[in-house]
Amino acid sequence: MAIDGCSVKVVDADRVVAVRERMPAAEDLTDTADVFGLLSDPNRLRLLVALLDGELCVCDLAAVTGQSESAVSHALRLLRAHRIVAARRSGRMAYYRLADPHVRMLLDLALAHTEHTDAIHPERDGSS
Amino acid sequence: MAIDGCSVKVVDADRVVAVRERMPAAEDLTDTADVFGLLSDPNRLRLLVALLDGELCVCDLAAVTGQSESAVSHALRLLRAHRIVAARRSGRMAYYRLADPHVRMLLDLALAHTEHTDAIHPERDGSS
DNA sequence: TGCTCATATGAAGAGATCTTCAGATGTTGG
DNA sequence: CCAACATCTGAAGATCTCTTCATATGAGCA
Repeated sequence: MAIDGCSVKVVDADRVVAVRERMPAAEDLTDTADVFGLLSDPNRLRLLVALLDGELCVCDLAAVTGQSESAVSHALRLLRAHRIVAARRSGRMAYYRLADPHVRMLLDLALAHTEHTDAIHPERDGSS
Repeated sequence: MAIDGCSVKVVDADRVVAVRERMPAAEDLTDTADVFGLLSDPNRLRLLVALLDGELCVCDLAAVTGQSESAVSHALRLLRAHRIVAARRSGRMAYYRLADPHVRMLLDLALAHTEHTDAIHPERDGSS
């Protein structure tokens, strides 16, 4: 079988084939991209960071993160749909907690780095 | 100082204050969210995964990831602007490499997990 | 020099995403 | 049952993102 049906030129065909074979399944990649996407919104990120310490109810999450309760609810809905948070109900309150250890690790890793690295500054072109 | 000027009700005021104080600076959070955002596109993710093994030129990246060269160039431009990849020029070719060790760690962590975890997506059955 | 190749860029349309508003659901207590 | 409350949900509009097409830049070659 050929590398690809597409009419794309290739310089290092062996590398291309090798890398292609090491590439995770499309499914896994979209799942991973999905997870990153859920972490890519500052408000959602705030929610998750708030939950690192333990569960909180919706209104407290709204207070902590400075969002409307509706916005928080929408965000939690999304996160819940992806099993990243889980809800515990107590009467009319809903207490949310971080339910995905994998995401917790990603958060820990990402935050650890941003804390002592101001070097990720965007909006510049590396032309040198 | 009050918890907030907003008219949000609070259940556990102490927790709210404590979590608020542990919350990273808004700047750091947006930077982190930005990085996650860059990883949240399947095609960009494919490019970065391809680069985990070493540098590749634009056309080979296009071949590996199955995108148009223009799309690849646009994606690389974005990644380059955020210093996540760096370009080495050799004649008319441009060889890109992963330039951010944090991002490499995030990728390694994320991929390691998706390889033996099918538990993240809501509707999908794991066939491993 | 003029031509081709590899990459870069701009603009525009399609599609996704986020926030807000209004109202729905379900729970507690009188 | 009714009212107050916490949370959830749907719809709509504004904004952002991604892909594509067309073209620009700039290096190598005849």
